[in-house]
Amino acid sequence: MVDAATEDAVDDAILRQFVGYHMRRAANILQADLARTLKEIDLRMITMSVLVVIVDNPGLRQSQLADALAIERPNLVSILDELEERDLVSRTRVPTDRRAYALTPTQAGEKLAAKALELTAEHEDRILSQINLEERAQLVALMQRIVDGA
Amino acid sequence: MVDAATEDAVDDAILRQFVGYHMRRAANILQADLARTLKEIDLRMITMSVLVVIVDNPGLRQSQLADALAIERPNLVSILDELEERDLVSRTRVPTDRRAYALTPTQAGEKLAAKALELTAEHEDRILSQINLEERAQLVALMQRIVDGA
DNA sequence: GTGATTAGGTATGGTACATATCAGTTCAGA
DNA sequence: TCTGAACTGATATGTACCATACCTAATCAC
Repeated sequence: MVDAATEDAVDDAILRQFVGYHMRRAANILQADLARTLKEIDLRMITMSVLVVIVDNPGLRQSQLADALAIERPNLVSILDELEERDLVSRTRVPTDRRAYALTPTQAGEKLAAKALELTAEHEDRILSQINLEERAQLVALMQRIVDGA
Repeated sequence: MVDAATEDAVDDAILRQFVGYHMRRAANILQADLARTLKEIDLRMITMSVLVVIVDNPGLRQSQLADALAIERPNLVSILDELEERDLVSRTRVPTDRRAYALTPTQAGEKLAAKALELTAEHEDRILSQINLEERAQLVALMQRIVDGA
């Protein structure tokens, strides 16, 4: 009998037949590097996403934001609390619907969002340096098909 | 001023420029479907991975397994406890090193691992039905390059 | 033989994410 | 117009996952 501990190298070959296994590993690498990159401006990935979408969609409501980013509403609250506390975003009552808040970025928020996009672009250029633009487009197109199929 | 809440559709267009955003969404979809699939045989993704690697590398030690799957040793303990409790895997002392355990699958473990691989393959065929084999190979090759570059 | 290292395990904490529920507000239909 | 359903944001809570620090027993290096 083959004894892995002594005769063979232990490996994950059996799992490498699956696309999902490779995708999870690649996604983990991207995520770890982006998290490290955004630490420089004291943002987490999720707070960065929220800030950037608010800057790109000023005046949107929390529920719209939650839908756009597929975040549960309760989890959005503390994220916005933090962004508001840091004067990057403001919650202002919507006159026509007193239940809702309109989310708008402050000037500091717009500035930090621009910096965050810049850092994220640099991060991707770094991590994806071995993959040219055409290949990146292929990659995105294939993943988009997975998302669309679901 | 454009008001997103009333005039425009709120979207995540600003984030779609990034490969990582698409990858994370695609990976989440794969993960959710696989988790649902494996529930049928009462395995989580991580326990399935551990079981399958043990079947493919009988006799390996816990630290080798942890290295192969990039799992921290403490987190492996409860996973193996569960697999042992369910009589899918056995921990047996290594005679030449009484600190170590050799991990071997039971017959039931081998059988369940085969079933798990079958279910996982079905899951991928389902989720990736819009992507042919050549494209899947491209996808894997590109993600492999990301992993190798890190 | 003594100190450093290793294997497995324990305890603990942080992060992310989901559900159930609530108060206040708005809306639709009787 | 009134009443019940639905919606908005918030709160409380639970779970899954992953990482660090530390412990013991055993082994290894010198």
